[in-house]
Amino acid sequence: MVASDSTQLKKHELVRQHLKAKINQGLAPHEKLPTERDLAEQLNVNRLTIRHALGELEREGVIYRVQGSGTFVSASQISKSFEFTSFSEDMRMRDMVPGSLSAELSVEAAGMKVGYALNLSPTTPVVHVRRVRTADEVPICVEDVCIPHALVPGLENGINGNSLYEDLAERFAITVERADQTIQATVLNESDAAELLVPPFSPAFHVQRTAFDSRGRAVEYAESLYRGDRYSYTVSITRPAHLRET
Amino acid sequence: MVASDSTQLKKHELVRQHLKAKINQGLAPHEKLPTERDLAEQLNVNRLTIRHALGELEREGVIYRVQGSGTFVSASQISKSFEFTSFSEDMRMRDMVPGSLSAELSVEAAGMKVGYALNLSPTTPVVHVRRVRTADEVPICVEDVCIPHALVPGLENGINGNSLYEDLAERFAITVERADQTIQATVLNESDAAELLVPPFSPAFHVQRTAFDSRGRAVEYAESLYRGDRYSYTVSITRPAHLRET
DNA sequence: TCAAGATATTGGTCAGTACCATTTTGAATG
DNA sequence: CATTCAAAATGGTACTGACCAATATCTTGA
Repeated sequence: MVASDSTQLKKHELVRQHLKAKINQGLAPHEKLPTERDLAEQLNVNRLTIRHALGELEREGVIYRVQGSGTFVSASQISKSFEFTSFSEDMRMRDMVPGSLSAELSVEAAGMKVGYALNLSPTTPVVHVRRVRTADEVPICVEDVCIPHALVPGLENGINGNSLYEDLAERFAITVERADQTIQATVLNESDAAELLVPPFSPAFHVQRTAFDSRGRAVEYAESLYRGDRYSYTVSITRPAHLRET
Repeated sequence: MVASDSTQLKKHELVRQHLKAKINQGLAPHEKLPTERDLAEQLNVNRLTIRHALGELEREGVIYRVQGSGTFVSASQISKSFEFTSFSEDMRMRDMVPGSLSAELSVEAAGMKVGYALNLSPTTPVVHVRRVRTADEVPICVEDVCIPHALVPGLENGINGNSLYEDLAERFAITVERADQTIQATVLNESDAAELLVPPFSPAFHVQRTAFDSRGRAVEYAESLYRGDRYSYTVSITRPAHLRET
């Protein structure tokens, strides 16, 4: 086989998409998929490649496998994962239009809290972005984001679109890959409530996030307050293997 | 090598535990692990087995990999994953002693909401368990759990220990594997606040969970109210590959 | 007819090998 | 000395083949 064939994508990715489309179109929950060996023959790839693709789908919660029996379509497909998205992406997935009411940009010293989170000295300059985020024009959260100034020189002069992460990727080649996130339940004080157009002491999520790029560098510390009446947090979670015995 | 050697566990599981122990003991964040080829030689297993183990650790957030560069220990080990634990396991991980103040057990019709969540007819009987859960004797949440009666006959006569999941596993051979969970911010009404020993209108998490066993059957629907002042939710999340381009 | 055991099916594990893509390193070059 | 480019190192993908473990199915015998 020639080296430069038409496949630009990985085979296991093609297989995964093929199967996912097949499932979303015509397969009922608990319906059985072809065996791994059959799939390998049908699609002209190795069985390990099939297994790779099936493994991904299993992690996404799309299928489940029973040894000796077969591979089946999962019952619930509500929310497929533990994945991490920016506000804009999150809202688009919910079929709403993301936006920002205002954006305050400044360069300031990191200070203790942000410095600790980003592993910087407290005097290191960071770009501070404060925004009220909206979905379909309705205020959803107030967001304070801090990014080391050295990583994003010039960002303080203006951000392009709505999505800060797209800006980071396109202008500064920073790829956010992982984040540690802590969520607390709280109630809003007067000023935050006013910005979100709800009564004081309304329930809210307080979210603290430290995001890391593909090299493991801490690139962003963000604190957000989400309106409890307009925002809920849905995840699909798996149980760690070591707790499943007996 | 003889077939029935001492290895009762899978090799990739042994490798995973070996590496995890090594990391937890002596390796600093961002420190480099040996190359996959070196590990394969050192541990006398195939590189594929090493990759399997490293893949698990990557999903757990313990390590990250950079093509062409190497494999490294993750920076933050706060909470290693999007993993899913019972209340008891959750509290034990936080080094607190889980308990229950009271337990009300009953068998009743599922009703609309629970029936929908568990994919049952509204008249199907379910076992209903209501408990106030404590950590170090402090009330943390009120929990309402519903399980199809057919799956757990006799459970209504009493649960054994504190952990319902351990009961399910030991007495009924039900292995909970996945769950869909929705979290909302709210404030407590008078009666819930009284049970949790906090003032009315205190902030709280409202958590709805539908859990599935290894066959994909919905086996549990739970609604819980967590005290916002004593409980925070920390996760390590990853960014989906298809959003990382550019 | 039903139960027990043998057989086939199916996913799970693992060794071996080859080559590709990205990153790092270092030598060659201006 | 800085830049550029080639080579090495390293993780990523893929194929082959074999055997194991759990499950399903068929066969056999009571």
